[in-house]
Amino acid sequence: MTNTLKQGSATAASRIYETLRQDLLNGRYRAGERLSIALLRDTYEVGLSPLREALNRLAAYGLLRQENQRGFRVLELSREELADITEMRRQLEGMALELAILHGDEEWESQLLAANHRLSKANAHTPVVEWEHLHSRFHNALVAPCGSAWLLRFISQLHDQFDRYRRVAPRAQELRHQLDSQHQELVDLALNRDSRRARSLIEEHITLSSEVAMRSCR
Amino acid sequence: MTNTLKQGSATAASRIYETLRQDLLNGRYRAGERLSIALLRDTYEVGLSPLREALNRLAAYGLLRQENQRGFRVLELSREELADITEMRRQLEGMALELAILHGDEEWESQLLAANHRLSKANAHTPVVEWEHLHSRFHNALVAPCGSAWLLRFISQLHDQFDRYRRVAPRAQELRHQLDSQHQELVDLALNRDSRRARSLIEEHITLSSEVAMRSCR
DNA sequence: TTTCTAGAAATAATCGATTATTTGACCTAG
DNA sequence: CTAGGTCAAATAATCGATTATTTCTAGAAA
Repeated sequence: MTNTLKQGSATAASRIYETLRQDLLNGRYRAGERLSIALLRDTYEVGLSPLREALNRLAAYGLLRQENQRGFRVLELSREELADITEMRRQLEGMALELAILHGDEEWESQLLAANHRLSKANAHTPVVEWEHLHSRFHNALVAPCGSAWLLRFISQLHDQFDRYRRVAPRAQELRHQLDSQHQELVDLALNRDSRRARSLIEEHITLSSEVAMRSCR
Repeated sequence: MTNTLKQGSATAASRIYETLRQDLLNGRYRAGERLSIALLRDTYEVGLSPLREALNRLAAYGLLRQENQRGFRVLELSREELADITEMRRQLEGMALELAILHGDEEWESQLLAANHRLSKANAHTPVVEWEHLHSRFHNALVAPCGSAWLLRFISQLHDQFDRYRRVAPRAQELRHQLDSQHQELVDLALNRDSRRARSLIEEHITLSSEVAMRSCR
């Protein structure tokens, strides 16, 4: 829910929110690390007020933990939470995909093909950040027309959570291939409106990508 | 996720967050209303910084809409969103109840009986705020041991959203009775570990309470 | 050594004032 | 009249300084 980019001029708080969110997803800060407010202010060259507002948003969003009088911490990583996030993604994205296949129109089909094309063009030279962006876009395109704003919101939120785990995992090439081919299959099943198989496949896809992360977690 | 009461001394920001959250759920502010920051500061007698931090949290949580340089607004109410929230609650609470019935232990059974008892003791003289609190506690007790922190988080969030709609609905006595008896039935089915019927019933329960709100929405 | 307790240092939270942006009234040109 | 533009008032956002709380350190007593 990057709700702040809509209006033209972003405020300092919105800008630092986006920057911090990206840095958190990209693992710039260690899990469990305490974020010193004064240090952050110097690092990002931003005032205290907008910084604190951004930190408050991130805590409410679930990327930081806030303890009264003790500032902000990066959330820990744990196998248990990864399992939780994975299972929730399976359920919610499965549900959303079925709905999207039910409601999606030709415009959706085009967008989906486009997103998949862009993602498949990415290769070993593509920077991780860039790939993650395209990947994110693809999965979003897949479920976009599900018809439920709240479902989409929860899915994005879980995706952000999952990215923190994906980030600590090594880029396993063999699995990478398998995951990539699943993207293609997902498009095919979606265009054929085969919601049963599409749902099974996306669940499998999520489980597989989770397993990659699970290996290197702790 | 009232994550801020844990530590002993709440900060001003945490206190005003909770107060504002309650006031928003209780319909103190009209849907779509713009919240003047200066006015809020005078009303709640609190400084600007903690107030703005609370507003930022509420916006990230989904009870307010934040527009850059244009402050904060109460979210609108719409039939479409109520339908969305209702369907999400059906799916998520249904899922959570099945899991809770699978994992819940004797402690859960006791807590559930207790919560139901307290709720059923409430009568026509009980203040709405008090009843909503007990009702909330009951539904929370029902799904508490589902095993997924994220699922519980989403359910609470949707519950808060739903409460805004419940608040505008009149206290229809006939339906009130039906809803109350469903609470008792839910406890019975849960204790009998009949997850299929329990799931159907909670879905029906949610739909019914949604219909009450739907009538007076717009 | 361990535990407890000042007191100092570090850091989070808050305040009051300032700056930047938007809103709305008024005016003028077409 | 209406459209567009300008200025003043209102209000949101931000800054710099202050206050409150926690954390760290060192010394004293057990």
